[in-house]
Amino acid sequence: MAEATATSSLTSILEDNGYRLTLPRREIVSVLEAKHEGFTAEEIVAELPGLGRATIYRTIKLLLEIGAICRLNMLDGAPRYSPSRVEHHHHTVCVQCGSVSEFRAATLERFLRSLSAEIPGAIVGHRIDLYITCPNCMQGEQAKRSVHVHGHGHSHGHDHDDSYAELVGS
Amino acid sequence: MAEATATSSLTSILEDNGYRLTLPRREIVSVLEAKHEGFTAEEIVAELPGLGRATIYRTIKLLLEIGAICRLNMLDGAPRYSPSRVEHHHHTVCVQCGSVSEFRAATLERFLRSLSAEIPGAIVGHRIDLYITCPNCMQGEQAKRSVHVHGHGHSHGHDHDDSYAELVGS
DNA sequence: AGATGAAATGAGATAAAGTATCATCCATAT
DNA sequence: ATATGGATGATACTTTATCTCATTTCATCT
Repeated sequence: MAEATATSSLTSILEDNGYRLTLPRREIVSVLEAKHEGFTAEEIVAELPGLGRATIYRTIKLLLEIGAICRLNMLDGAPRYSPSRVEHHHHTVCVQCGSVSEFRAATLERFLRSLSAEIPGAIVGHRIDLYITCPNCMQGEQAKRSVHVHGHGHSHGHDHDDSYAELVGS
Repeated sequence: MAEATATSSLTSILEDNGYRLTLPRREIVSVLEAKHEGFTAEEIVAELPGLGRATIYRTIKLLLEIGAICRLNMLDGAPRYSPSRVEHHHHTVCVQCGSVSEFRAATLERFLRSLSAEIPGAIVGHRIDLYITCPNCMQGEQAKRSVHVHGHGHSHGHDHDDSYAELVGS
């Protein structure tokens, strides 16, 4: 609600959660909000040389905990973060360029909840990531005259280009 | 009985992929297969003090690449691995005890594929993880008569109890 | 406005997870 | 039985992140 405030949404989220609005936090948040694409922690460290890395990691952790950003587990294990604009959502991650988008699918949610019956225990959360080749990168592929791969859902063979795609079959 | 082969399935997978069946690999694989629950790399390092850590990490990577095991991205970022018994599957991870199970849901798969229309680009893979409280831990909870849940009091001191549950809201 | 004190910060040590190097070893094909 | 290229292990290194604690800063209370 009320996203028309003069201050950024992330800062107001911090405020709303009772955290102090310090200068370092303002700086971090303002950098994060410029990056609608996702970022690594070290990227932020590099862009804000005036701040201690501990502060940056602490702030990222804080934002994660209050749900203001999401952690993305890339297929090779490299962690990235991305601000959440949509309340509850999932991600598409391009396996070529790494760009991240959010999506929602209400029916999918409903579907997931209906799984409860089949799953032992109580479902307390879920995560869905779709790994895609984004439209941009698809063009690139075609340009490369590729007669290449991904015909099937999960190819186990190793075709030896060490793109993310190798590791997709979870 | 179902597993009547003399050699384990993981060793034969290695063989099938043209990798040499060395003693270290046999040892690693035999430890992994005893752990149907998931494991960390360092756990294996600790259990096989005779082997170099590089060998263990290399073997885990190998098994990942040929799809014989899966990497699980825990909510706090700690990576775990788990042998894949079911061809294609997803995971439930208990946020209390960390135990991992596999599940399949054909209808869910179908559903996911139907998302293609709404997603820009080509879907090349997906990952679904359900975070649960397993039946075991639910008993424990009841024993503790826990009134504590998603109220999220967010105590501001750094008393960070680092249970997975804190981070669940993806 | 000024004092106050808990919350937040920063520097650097430490930890955890994993990779690189390279001399040596050994599994496999012949 | 031997050759040979893949595999190993010791160690150093990298990356990602956390801990410690003395100092500073912000929000609040006069």
